[in-house]
Amino acid sequence: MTSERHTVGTQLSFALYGAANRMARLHKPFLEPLGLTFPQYLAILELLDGAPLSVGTLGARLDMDTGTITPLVKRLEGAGFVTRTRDPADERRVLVDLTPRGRALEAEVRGITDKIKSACQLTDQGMDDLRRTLEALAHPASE
Amino acid sequence: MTSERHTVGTQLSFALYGAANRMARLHKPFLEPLGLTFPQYLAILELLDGAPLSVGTLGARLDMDTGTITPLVKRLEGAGFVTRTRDPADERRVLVDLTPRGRALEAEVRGITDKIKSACQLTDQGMDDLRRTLEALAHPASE
DNA sequence: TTCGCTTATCTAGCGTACTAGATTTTAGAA
DNA sequence: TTCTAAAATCTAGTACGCTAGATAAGCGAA
Repeated sequence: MTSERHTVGTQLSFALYGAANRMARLHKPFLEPLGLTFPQYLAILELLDGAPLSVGTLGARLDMDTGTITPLVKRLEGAGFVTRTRDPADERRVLVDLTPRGRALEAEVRGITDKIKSACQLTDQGMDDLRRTLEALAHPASE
Repeated sequence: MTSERHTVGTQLSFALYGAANRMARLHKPFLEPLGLTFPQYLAILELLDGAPLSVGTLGARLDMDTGTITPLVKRLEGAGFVTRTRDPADERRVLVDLTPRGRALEAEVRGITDKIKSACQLTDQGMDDLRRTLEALAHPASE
């Protein structure tokens, strides 16, 4: 009945835009009780995997620009999850480290993955295939 | 060498977040000369497929909330691409229609799809499969 | 008709994302 | 050493994306 529609709905970029937004919304009910937003949750995950990290390194890992990561880290500091310290070896750098309060999030934060996985009803294999496809997508050939 | 990293990089949600951001960045050089942002480009595409639409209908098609779509449409109006008119049949509604200046974007806007397609180096088949996978993803079962 | 409920849109406020420009530290050259 | 350029971070401004609350028009029932 909507046979004449052939524009936005057929665009890969629109599907991607929608799926990413839906995924963030799916996380919200689990993250809100912890006092985290979705991008903040990604930052905490990255820090759990090896803090301290410089602001620049953290941003690069998450593919976030300096104008995004700086205020995000400051909010995490304000919430008491991380500390920000000038690197004594290079005073240009700011090292971000987890506080005990930040580390205490680990169990709950890691548990969220499983809850999302079941909500998506994807097999481990399907999820992994999709992840790999997305990682390759829209990446300039040089990288 | 980074064999111990196993957190953010392995998350489907992170891959999705990154791919959507990269896709929007990929569009930017084509959209900037037209004076459009990526979400505005999606709105124009939807309107080209059948204007006028009410603010609510347009938002629903794009899966954008009222707090997002209202200011977006007002900016499109300010740029002279659309008009906003109260629906005489129901004064609660605001109908969004393309101006001649808005319709004049059609050729260039539709051409962007092909440019993105070649930048992504995906076959039509691969693109379509991915699109279908994403459309199903993170959609509650009821829909 | 009028009360009250629903629907459609708008507004305000917070947290991303992005760009561009400013600041501070480091490092190299004259 | 001092001048200069590069690197790391910060700040300001615009545009989403979300929530919550406000406004206004339609609509059914007493």
